Amino acid sequence: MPRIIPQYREEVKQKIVFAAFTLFIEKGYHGTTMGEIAESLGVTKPALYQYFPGKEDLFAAVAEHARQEFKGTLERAYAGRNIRDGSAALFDALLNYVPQFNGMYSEMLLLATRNDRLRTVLVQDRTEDIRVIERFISRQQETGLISSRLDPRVLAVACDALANGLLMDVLMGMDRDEAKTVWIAALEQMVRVGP
Amino acid sequence: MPRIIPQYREEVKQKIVFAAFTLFIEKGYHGTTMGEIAESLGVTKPALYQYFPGKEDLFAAVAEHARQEFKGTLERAYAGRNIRDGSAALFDALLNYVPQFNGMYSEMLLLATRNDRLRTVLVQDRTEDIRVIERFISRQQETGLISSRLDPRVLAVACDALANGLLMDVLMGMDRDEAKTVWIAALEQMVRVGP
Amino acid sequence: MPRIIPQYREEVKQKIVFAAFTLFIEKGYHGTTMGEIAESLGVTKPALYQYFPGKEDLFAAVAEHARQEFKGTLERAYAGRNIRDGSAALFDALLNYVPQFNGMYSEMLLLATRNDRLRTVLVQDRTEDIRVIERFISRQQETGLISSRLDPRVLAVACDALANGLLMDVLMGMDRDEAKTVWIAALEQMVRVGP
Amino acid sequence: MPRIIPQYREEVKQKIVFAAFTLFIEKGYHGTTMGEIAESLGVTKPALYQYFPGKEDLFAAVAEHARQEFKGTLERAYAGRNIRDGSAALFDALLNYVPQFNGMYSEMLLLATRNDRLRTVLVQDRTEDIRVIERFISRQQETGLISSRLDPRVLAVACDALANGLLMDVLMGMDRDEAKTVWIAALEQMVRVGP
DNA sequence: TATGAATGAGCATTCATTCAT
DNA sequence: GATGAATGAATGCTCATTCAT
Repeated sequence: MPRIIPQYREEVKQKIVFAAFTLFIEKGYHGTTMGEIAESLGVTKPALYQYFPGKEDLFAAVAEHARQEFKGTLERAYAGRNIRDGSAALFDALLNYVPQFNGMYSEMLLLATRNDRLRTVLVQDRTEDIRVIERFISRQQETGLISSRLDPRVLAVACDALANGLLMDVLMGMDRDEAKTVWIAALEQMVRVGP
Repeated sequence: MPRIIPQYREEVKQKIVFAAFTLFIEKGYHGTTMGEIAESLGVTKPALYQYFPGKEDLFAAVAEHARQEFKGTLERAYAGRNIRDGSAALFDALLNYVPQFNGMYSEMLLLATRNDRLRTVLVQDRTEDIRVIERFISRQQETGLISSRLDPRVLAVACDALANGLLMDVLMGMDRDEAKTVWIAALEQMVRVGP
Repeated sequence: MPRIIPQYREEVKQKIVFAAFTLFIEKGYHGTTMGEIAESLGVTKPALYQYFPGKEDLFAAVAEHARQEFKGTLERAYAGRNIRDGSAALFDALLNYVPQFNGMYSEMLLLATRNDRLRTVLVQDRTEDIRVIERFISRQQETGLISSRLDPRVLAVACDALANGLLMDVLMGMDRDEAKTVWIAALEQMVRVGP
Repeated sequence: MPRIIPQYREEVKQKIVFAAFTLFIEKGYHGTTMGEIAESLGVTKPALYQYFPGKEDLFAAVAEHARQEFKGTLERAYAGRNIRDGSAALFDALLNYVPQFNGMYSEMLLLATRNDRLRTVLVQDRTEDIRVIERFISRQQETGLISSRLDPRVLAVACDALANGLLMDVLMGMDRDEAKTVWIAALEQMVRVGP
């Protein structure tokens, strides 16, 4: 790794985050050691501490990184699609993350209770996700595809929660196809224009 | 053969489970040591190992215990109520668990990936929960309070997932009242008799 | 196990010794726990302590037991045989013990340094072994089968040491047949009537 | 990459091995803790684990070290001496090790049954010892000092076994002078040119 | 900047042994 | 005489973190 260039630092940090991300999702936070992360990068442990003050901070950065990945997914899924197709596409995309989220997502929550930075990240993430969905819903309501009787914010939160809940179900062994069926059905029921 | 009380052992086990439960939800699995559990019981570490072969096994037992607590909650909530009131009651009850579940629920998932017993417990739990909801829905469909057009199983899974998702939201800082509002609204939308 | 009969005690002790012997030779002293010994007898640990004040004492008793087994072997081997045949028979018999002695014999030595009773047993054993061999040699010298020029005691010690040394070699992987060949050849050379 | 001294590591390893050696021969393998070894070196336990992955591996290294010590002894003893004087010198040297080998030698055997590396070391050691003796005997046979009728290999194994056996006798309390007397006498008898 | 080495603190687990019953 | 339960004391080992270089 280089010696001088200052903005190179950010690049190295990203490399570390990525390596840590890979390991965290594979073996969980507690199951991953700083040594392993360093080794997977071909550096030594102290090198890590030059970029992150501690394991938790590295994890927070990893969470942010995970977030970026996810955010794109959400927007990509609905882009140019109606709510039905978009939701299906989204869910398919989400399911791809399931095997990874295995250990990480759950531990993020736990750590968030003690790590301010992580908690902030997580909360903001969810907030933003919901806003994206909300905007999408509002647009659909304008075109009449979603009953305008419904509060877009409420609906967005519900969708987000439903997706998360189903994802956890899959994580715990539910059949992916069933989860998807439920997702589509419940969504249709929730957004449908009705009496 | 025990000298006097054969079920004394079971009693002690329950005591240990309870103490461990309290600590696990407070500090998480990794954050809780066998020593702390023992100390909180006024015994020594080896005493614990007379009842549970290891920390993970104790945790699995704790998970089972948590499950029992929850199960009662679910049935009690809907007993003699319609779906609206029952759901509201349920959610209120669930929210009481949130501060506790903080650390535990998430770590259960992680450990479940490696601990067979724990995984089995978790899966069976969810399965049973869903069946309870499903039965309730079926009954409501018979009385016309829920559209019989909907598959009770699908609806049950959706409700379960939605509740779980919202609970995690609260866990991560969402306002409890908002969560409840969403829960009620989404549920009405999902079960409502409609076109 | 019975309650009253006093000399029954000795019988129980023997049972314990035998069970412990089996486990000690299989897994060594440190590798065997009091719990395993008790379990293999279908009793509980405290029961053992009613017969032996501690693990080391039990081990000493086991060593004595092992000794008895061995002593018979020695005498049986030479009974009615000349030194050549007797030695061959003895070595065959000894080799049968090798897989067992694996862990035990070596640990006996170590423990003997701290346990007086055990050390006494071991020393007496060797002393007696040597006396048996010595007597045998003397008798053979009288018949002229062994050079009377040799000190029977010295010869006996040498034979004993040689056998022990070869046994350890086998223990460490030497081919049994080679060990036997060496044993016979060396013995012939040592006892032969010569210039 | 080490900053300055690449072979520094090897140096430290040797220091650890030596400290461990001292403790192992004094208190045996099970009687010595990693903590004691570390303490005797003025370092902490984890430092040890930087050089040896575990206690058994450290022990194996110690065994190798012990071996080196011994090997030199063997060659030095016979160098420039005839078999009689060489053997006497060797035995004197060996006797010096006895108080040390007390605990260690025996436990080496036991551990060797489970530790591949250790077993390999031990076996190779014996093999090499025997080869050294064998070569010496062959040379002596050429000069007629040892009967060329005898198989050098067989004789070497016998000598090695005899020495080991006598050493164990001393270990168990035999008088050192008697052991030496036997050693010399038996050896003379074995190697002597005879009818 | 990065490294080799070291550390402090801890942690699950084991086991011989002892009570109260 | 025997048991279930409990204990005290270790023990090997791990890991995040920090220095000297």
